[in-house]
Amino acid sequence: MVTSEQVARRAGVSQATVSRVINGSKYISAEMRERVLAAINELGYEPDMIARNLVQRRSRVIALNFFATEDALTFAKFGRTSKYFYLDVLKYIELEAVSSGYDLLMPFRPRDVSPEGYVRSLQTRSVAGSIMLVPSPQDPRIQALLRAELPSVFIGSMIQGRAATYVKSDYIDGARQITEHLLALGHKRIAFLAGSEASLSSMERLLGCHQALEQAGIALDAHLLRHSGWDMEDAYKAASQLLDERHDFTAIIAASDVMAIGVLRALNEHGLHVPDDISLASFDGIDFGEYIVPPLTTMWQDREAIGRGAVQLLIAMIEGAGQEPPPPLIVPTRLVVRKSTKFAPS
Amino acid sequence: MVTSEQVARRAGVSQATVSRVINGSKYISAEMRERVLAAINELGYEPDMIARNLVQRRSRVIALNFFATEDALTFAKFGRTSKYFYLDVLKYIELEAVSSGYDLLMPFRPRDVSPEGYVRSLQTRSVAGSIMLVPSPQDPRIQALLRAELPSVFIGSMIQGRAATYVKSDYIDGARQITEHLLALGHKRIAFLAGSEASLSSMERLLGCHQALEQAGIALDAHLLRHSGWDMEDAYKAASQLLDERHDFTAIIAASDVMAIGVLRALNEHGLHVPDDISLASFDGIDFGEYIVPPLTTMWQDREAIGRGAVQLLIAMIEGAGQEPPPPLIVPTRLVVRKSTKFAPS
DNA sequence: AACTGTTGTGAATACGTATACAGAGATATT
DNA sequence: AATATCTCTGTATACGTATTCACAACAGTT
Repeated sequence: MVTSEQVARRAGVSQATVSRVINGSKYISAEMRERVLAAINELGYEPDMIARNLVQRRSRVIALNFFATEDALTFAKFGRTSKYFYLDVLKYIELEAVSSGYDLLMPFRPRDVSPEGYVRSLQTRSVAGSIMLVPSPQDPRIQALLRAELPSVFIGSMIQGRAATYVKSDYIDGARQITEHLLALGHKRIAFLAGSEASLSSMERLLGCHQALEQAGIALDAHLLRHSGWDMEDAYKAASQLLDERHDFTAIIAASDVMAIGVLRALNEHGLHVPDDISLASFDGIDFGEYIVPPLTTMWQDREAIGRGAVQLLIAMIEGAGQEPPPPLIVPTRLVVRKSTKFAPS
Repeated sequence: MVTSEQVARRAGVSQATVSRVINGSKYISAEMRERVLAAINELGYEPDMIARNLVQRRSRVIALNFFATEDALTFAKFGRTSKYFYLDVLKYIELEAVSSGYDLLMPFRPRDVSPEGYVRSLQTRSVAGSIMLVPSPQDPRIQALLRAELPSVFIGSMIQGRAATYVKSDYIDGARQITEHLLALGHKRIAFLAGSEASLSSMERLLGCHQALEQAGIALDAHLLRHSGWDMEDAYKAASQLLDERHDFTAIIAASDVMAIGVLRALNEHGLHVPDDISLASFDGIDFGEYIVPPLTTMWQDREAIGRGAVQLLIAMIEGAGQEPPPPLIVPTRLVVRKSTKFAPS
């Protein structure tokens, strides 16, 4: 590997001068700059990031973690659940990070590490900041991260700190929109298949649904509200059970498109046809939803705004160190009406 | 951040001794080791990776790149195409890397970088090796990578070098299996919807299909062979066109499950029912295939073997530097029969 | 002519670690 | 008893960069 020392010798200057040219110091004569740049080109020099990080004690590296479960792995924890959604978010995180000159790191974390150890492992890698996907606010590692004031952006969880903020979709408004859509189609008895009870996105979706119903003067029948896991399989089972017990409802809202696929299967097995017999709506807007039969009416989440927004907020914190963290970014959602919802049968 | 120097002072030893304890040197007395470990614990010391990388000129970091198109981004280039498949591979890459003590890095690559510049950007980050997903063998950056002899594993492309090997599914055998499955069900006129012509996996699948037909004494009707993009949309269009022209075939093989979804839609629109009117089989084994109606018969690829295998081969090369690279890993595939294939109508 | 301020450069140092080298003490070998 | 070998530890150095410090040259001001 060619070093700045070698460039300096070639150009007949000192190593410090090379460094200054690289970093665009203004106290440098045009002639020197020429000589050094020529030598850099001839030798194909590129500054060593590791040495630079060591001396500067900072880097342009963003750590990335998926935090839904106790193991802090990124890809590993994408079950069937929401991988189809979060993969798109990751795509825009990468695009934005890379175009801003940052590397993305998925750091090794030794087993049985303490919360402090987790944070130290980030610090010893000189990461500039971290992006966490749907962490639990109670996670002790998150608490340690906040204490250490390592710049962080949380996606899908409402966590804030002195160097931390968050990004999420406006689930409440989205759920309100989709419920209003069904109400406008004349549906009065609407079932709701929510995700796991502990989850923020599930609860907010439920809340928005409640609000819309209330405004329409309709009470949500507690027996039409079911919770299940985020899986197709879980949703399939929960929907089957609901249908075994009763089917006096004309529409059902599933908390995600993936769950809607399980619901669809359960409806099929019960001889119910979507949308003629029953309307089905869900959340996320994954691309399969457009292609299955019938194409799903869904509340579309703006992955690009979420992913790019997270990176932009993080970089703002990194580069404006010490200042107030930016306010959370709440991304609007959009109702996409396809073929799975229809006027209520009279 | 606490340094080895501070640990040394606390334990009343030299910094070198601390370093030796950390790295498990054998020339160290039990008593010293005790003292140092105690101090490490009290102070919560963790060695600085950046400094360590600098002095050792190597790291435990694996670079990860998705190389299907000219831009070398990882997530960014997952179109609708095969993201559902490669995401699973990434999951196992991460699991294996992390449990082996390696970080995963998606490095920033400046625009308009030369092939050599690309390799240098990896070197200046002290990456120990790289894993490339479906790169093109002609890509000049791949050639530069091979020349630099940075340990590399290629997934889905047959590229080898003095420090490079590859991992892929046995597409040929898989295609043979699935074709034989259809032949055994009595199908004689089988259409084949291949992926893009330039792609290795598409060509191998086609080859295996050919071989099985030949063995059965059946020639593949050139008009029943179509190429399309890997997308649902592309496959939908290609299948629609094929069906507009003729439908004297009783089975169709799509080059991926994602494409099969598009084909399914085209068949539906032509009033053809799967599997009663026509059998449909495909490749990959993505999880949606199990849930759609009808569940897809598919050639399942072993993502775990591919992902973990790639990391293991890479680490073997990294740690056995200078030796011969390990031979390529060809992962067997498995036929999963579900509901989309059935006896040919007589 | 003496001072100040500005601009440009090189020498020296620091970042935190691993390791080569040297030396001391203990043990084994002759 | 002398020497060679082994075990342990500390001192010093190197990795490649950014940056501080010192100093020189020069311009502008009194």
